[in-house]
Amino acid sequence: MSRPRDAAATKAALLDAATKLFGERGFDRTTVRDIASLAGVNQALLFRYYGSKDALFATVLATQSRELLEDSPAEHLLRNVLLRIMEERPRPEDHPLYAVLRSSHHDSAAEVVRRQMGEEYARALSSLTDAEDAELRADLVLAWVVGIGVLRGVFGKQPLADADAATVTALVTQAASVLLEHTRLG
Amino acid sequence: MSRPRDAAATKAALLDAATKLFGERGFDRTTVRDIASLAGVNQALLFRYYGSKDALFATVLATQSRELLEDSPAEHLLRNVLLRIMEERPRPEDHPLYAVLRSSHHDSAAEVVRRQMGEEYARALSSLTDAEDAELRADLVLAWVVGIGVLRGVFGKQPLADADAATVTALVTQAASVLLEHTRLG
DNA sequence: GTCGGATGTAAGCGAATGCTTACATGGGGG
DNA sequence: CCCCCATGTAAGCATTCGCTTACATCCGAC
Repeated sequence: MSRPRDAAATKAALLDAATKLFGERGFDRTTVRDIASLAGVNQALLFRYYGSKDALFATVLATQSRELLEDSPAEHLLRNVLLRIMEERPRPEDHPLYAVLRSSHHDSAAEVVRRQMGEEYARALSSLTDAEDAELRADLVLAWVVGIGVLRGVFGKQPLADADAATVTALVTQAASVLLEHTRLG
Repeated sequence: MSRPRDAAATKAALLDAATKLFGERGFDRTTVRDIASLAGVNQALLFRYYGSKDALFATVLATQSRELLEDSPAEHLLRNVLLRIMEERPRPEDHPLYAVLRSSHHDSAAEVVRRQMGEEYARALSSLTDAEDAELRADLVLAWVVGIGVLRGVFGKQPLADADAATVTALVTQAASVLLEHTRLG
């Protein structure tokens, strides 16, 4: 049976709704009333449980950031992230990249979380090469993933938006391997 | 001497201010009061000369889009765009990419202009390879440029944000050439 | 010189937003 | 049983936003 008075469930519903809406519309164009409405609760509870819209946004990013990278060893991170971005056809906006990209946001804890998320990706990727500028190369590969996400999700650029996931993944990993592979003479 | 009553100069000042602020903050976080204030004119003139904030934004994008691609033949387009993004250290936000990237959303004519801008880049790039999926490859290269711009300008991701322009350009063009070069057996 | 339209200004309207407050209610422990 | 506090609600406050309106002022045509 449903439990109408359940703080934990209400908090979770707010977080889920916020995750979805921030991802779809970005920070500015998502209102606390929208979030509360989608969660089916009163908007005052958002402030009771999360303090502010900014703090809720930071929580969304922190939660998703923590869930990342757990499944993918570094060797397959690029491939897996690309496949996820390309394949989740109906709802690619669930990917945390979207919430971040759609919210150019300066102040608040979100800035820290956002940067930290990039750091985690880049650190994992940089382990794949022993070049001197490994971190710069990792940043460039991360930039590629981000750019593909933007062109697909934000611009809707064709033919990329509807391209076959395997084809795109193959092309990108092939080109990126120029930057990330270990020196063959090692 | 200055001409205090000069409609053309006022219009231009508003466009300049809007270009700068939209590029720095994006559409949502730029207010018409900010634009008018930076231009040194009354905000009512913004509506007299451009009709609405949306229309002004569309004008900004259309103006910058028209100025693009005029200097660069296709062979050097990637290189030149990369250098421009990487080198304009103090004010990279002048690049029209930034105004678009920071304003991911919204209907109106801006959507059309934004997509058209991507089309022009992609068409130029796709001429560089004779592969079957030339357009997809061009999209991927365009995505890379966009992603680098995002990581630099929006995220401020290090070490990319302060990396040497020539180094970045060399790495990217080298890897991208895997996608864009003509088949060697032709 | 003066009249009229082009240019610029001050003030504010209605709506939306983030957030707060005062109050209702229900369910578990004594 | 009943009381108390966690949970949920309704209403509104203060601010900001895009945009409008009513008015002042300057300059060129005649």
